[in-house]
Amino acid sequence: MKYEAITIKDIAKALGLSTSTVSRALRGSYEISAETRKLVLEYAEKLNYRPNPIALSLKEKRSRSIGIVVCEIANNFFSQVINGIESVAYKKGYYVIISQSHESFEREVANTQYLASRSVDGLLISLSTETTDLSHLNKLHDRGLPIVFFDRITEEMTTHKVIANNFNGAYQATEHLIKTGFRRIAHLTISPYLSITKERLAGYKAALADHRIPYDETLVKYCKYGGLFEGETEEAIDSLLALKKKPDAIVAASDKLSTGCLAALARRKVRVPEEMGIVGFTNSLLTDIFHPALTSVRQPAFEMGQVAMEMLIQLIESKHPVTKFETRVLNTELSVRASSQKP
Amino acid sequence: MKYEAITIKDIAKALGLSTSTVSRALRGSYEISAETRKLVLEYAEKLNYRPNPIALSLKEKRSRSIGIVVCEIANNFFSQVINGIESVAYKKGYYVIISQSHESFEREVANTQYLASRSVDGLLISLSTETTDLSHLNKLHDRGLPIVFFDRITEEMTTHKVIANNFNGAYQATEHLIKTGFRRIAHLTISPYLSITKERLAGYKAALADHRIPYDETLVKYCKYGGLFEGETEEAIDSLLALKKKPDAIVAASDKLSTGCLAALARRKVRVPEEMGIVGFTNSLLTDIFHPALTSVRQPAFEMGQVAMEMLIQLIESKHPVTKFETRVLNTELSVRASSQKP
DNA sequence: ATGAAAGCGCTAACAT
DNA sequence: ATGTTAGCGCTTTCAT
Repeated sequence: MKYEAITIKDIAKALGLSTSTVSRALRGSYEISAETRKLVLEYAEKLNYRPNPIALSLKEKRSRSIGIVVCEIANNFFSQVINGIESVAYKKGYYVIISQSHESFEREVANTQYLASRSVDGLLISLSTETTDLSHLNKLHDRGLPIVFFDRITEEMTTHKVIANNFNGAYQATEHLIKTGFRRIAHLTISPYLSITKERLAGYKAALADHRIPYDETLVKYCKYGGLFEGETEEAIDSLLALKKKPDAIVAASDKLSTGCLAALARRKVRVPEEMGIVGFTNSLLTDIFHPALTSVRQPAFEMGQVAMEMLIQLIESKHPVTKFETRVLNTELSVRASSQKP
Repeated sequence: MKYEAITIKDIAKALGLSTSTVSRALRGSYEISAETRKLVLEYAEKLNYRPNPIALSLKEKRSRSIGIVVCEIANNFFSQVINGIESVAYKKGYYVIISQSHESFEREVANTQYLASRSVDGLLISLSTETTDLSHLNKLHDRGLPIVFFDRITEEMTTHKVIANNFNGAYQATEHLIKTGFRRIAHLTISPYLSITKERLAGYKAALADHRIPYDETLVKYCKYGGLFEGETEEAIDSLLALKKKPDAIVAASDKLSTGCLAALARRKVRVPEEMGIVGFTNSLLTDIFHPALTSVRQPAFEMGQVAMEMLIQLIESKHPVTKFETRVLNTELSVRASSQKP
């Protein structure tokens, strides 16, 4: 019942050739006679021969597969990025292995290690919120494993990176609220160590400054796990609502935080936008059917995946060691909906 | 710069031992002297030796990794299933390779083939809507690859399966609408060939029958790709609204169809639930912030993943060929919200 | 208790 | 144009 996959050896034996001849014929080497080649090819076709990628990986130390590490796939932004990555990978003949860190540093290390030991040809990674130590990635990178960062990047490593224009996204979100008439704007964001947090916070601050609204530290709330865990967002919202000088609007810095914020306010019967304006960072396709429809900064997630994958392939396939690295910044887009309309 | 990973050979050379001794010491073989073992273990530890899983896979034809094939990860239901799978896999020391068919038969075949050739020890699969021919899976199964089906299963293969109680889910959804006072209930569903479609349709019909409401074929609309492509849902909604005798409620059979339905009706200014009641099948965590809040049948997705993985491990690790197979049916849960309230 | 050698499937340097 | 051989990292007979 358990029949084995057919190998080059089987073909060689059946055809009275050596394995190397078969191997060469299969790969279309010019030093094989047309006759033999045809013979081998046809026989292989007939038996539906498939080269064993494990053997290939062992031999060549490459696998034509790449690894992805994200915190969560149950996230509009990341699943769209992954689809972008896959679309390019598929075209170029690379397979994609997806893994999740669940925002845990330990899991991130385990996953990268596993992927590397599986001989992935390269790594696409968006860091977990817990990650501050980069030695696991540095080690692999030093060993020659191509790595491209996307979204949550690090200054500490020199390689290709792709991000959204988080500064601008947050700036526009904040400025939009200001122009609509909101004055006391809070910022609900992720771990302060993440690159995206810093970039978005800077955009938020810049917009306030440009409109002469003083920056008030108490209005910035960090959810270390970006709302991944129940209660994190609720707590942040509660502490905002408990302020003597309550905010009249919130800029929420991620998918989960945006929807979590909406849900938390609904539960507390805080009317949006009458009592609290909201602009979220989200790639949900459902912003229109939220209550209220959610004004949001959309990141070009699919495109980010495509660009990241293209960059990675460039690194993988480059004949010479790449020394010039680039950080691509993709534009975000603000869509105004009901949640930010001053009544 | 590009330093190679350390191998058993390096250790052997450094310690003046043979590779076989090192191998045995590493695996704790009883025929190795305590002294040598200690020596090897300590040296390996010091150099942070990690066995090369590719070499192991080639040798042992197993990899301690399993493959998942789903149509889309950008889907609440499936990403929750995957998290369930991972939670068990992680505990048991299995790695998980996720791949997407994007509802394409061709991609499903390519993915399963790839996973098999990567020596996954088993496969967890939910079929694409296009799949009717199962020979790609049958071939692998005959070869001895353990396979467990979840959610979208097939009658044609004998192995473990896990599904939600789709019949009951649809029955409850439909009955709930009837009891609330809706009379002309449409059913918006996926490809008629999918197991889940049949099961849900049967539940819908049974509820109608039990309440003496005649079954009207024109009220059942199939979206072949389950709303994956823009326009599919819109079209279905339009054709429902164009009926001489319009429905007054809809049971939507999937995540994408439920939200797509809500969005399409909003765009057409059809008020929910006043003009159209809705019950959806969805695992979204956002049902409360939809407008209106969506009454929904929730599937135990995480649990389904756990069960599927446990079943797969049982197949993988069983010493004897497994001959008794089981289909586990997990209960669904109906949460009533605004979208199904008769005004 | 340890080592030598074969083999997993494949490629490539080196014969012929 | 084709065959022989070695080797990728590891385990596992079979010797010793």
